[in-house]
Amino acid sequence: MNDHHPPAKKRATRIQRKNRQAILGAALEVFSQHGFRGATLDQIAEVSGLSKPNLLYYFPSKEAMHTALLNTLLDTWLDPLRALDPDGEPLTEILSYIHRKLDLSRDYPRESRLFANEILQGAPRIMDLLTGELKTLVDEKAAVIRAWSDAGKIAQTHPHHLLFSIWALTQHYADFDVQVRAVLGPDHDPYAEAGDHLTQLFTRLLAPSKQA
Amino acid sequence: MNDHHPPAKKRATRIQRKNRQAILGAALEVFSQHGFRGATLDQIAEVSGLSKPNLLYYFPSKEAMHTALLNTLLDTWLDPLRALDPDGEPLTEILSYIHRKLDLSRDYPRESRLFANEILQGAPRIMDLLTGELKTLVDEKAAVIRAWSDAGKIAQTHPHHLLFSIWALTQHYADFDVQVRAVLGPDHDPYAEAGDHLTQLFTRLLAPSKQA
DNA sequence: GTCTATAGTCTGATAGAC
DNA sequence: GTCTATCAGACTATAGAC
Repeated sequence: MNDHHPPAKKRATRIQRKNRQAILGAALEVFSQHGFRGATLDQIAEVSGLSKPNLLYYFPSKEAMHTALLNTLLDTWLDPLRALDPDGEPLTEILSYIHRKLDLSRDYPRESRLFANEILQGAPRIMDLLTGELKTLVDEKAAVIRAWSDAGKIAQTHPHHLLFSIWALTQHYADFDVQVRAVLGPDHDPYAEAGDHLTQLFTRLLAPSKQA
Repeated sequence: MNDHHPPAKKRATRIQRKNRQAILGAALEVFSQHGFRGATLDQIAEVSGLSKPNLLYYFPSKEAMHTALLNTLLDTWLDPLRALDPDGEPLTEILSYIHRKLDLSRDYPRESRLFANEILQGAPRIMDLLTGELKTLVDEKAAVIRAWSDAGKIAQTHPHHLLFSIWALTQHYADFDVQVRAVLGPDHDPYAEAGDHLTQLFTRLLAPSKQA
């Protein structure tokens, strides 16, 4: 019963934490670019600077690395939407949400691409979350937005598609980064320009109509 | 010199055309879901109903299948933007463009995901097209949009980011299809709702300000 | 804890019978 | 043209020395 392989969850040494982080960082790099099936342990080993068997000392399998990444990602991914305050000023709340999402794309583009890859592949590992936790959260916030519209504080929109629009527009700058930069050319700050553009776009969309 | 393997480009029989199409269809299915590296010839063979060696009778390599798909895709992918008419009515032209793009997402979602996969992977096979043909076309159409804005026919926007927004919003419904449907639940027609939503969004964004 | 060596499987591609 | 059989290399994962 010498079950010595898996590292103890508690009381990890400094080196263990450092190696775990190195592996997860390298795995994020490779998974986000090639997807789960396209990624190889050889690549992750090379990027992390560790040997291939050593990877499998810290994680029982390739799948386990991917799961670990997805879990930590999803934890923080929905925070901006959760923070949408029903008691706040409607337009301010929505614009804040948009900019928090855009900041996530700017600061964590690989995480965004990891998520995009998972969805493109049909979301085999997170379908439950999509139809469960995510749908519940979205339905709840959509109700908040609808209430704002009905009260005449913002224009009437389809709340679900408003949220889809925010996701699409903000994540695009991370997921299609190479295309954005290729088309813009040098001497551009995509995220700064996007921030202005999206503020303008949603301000005009949501301005309540004069016939209040 | 019995170079019998590659099928002659001209005068292909009916069966040859049918098999080629079956292979490309299967390859599109697999590549669009798993990306180039994640896709396997075994999968493509199974989906197409042909044997693995038979695949390689019609195409010299896995790479050749992928290239063939990308080329036919890119040919039609930019047509809607090319059709943007500088002499048309500005808002009508832009809304038509949006709906043509949305129709492409609805009718060719796998092609959209194939393109998304290629960009996510860093566009290794189409970087030249992005910085060349695509950038040229976008710069040209951005100038048209800027001229419309300067003439007061539509509101002032950042033309490049306006186009990015259109791409992001329309392609989102193909690329993130499973997420959209998971969140909406049944009894929804995502593309019909998206059509209305995007019309509203861009109509409000582009309405020229009163202070003409 | 980390390594070398390797087991066992899957991969893209080829050879050769029919 | 299409198949079975098969190659060499890459793949995930394990064994065992240190």
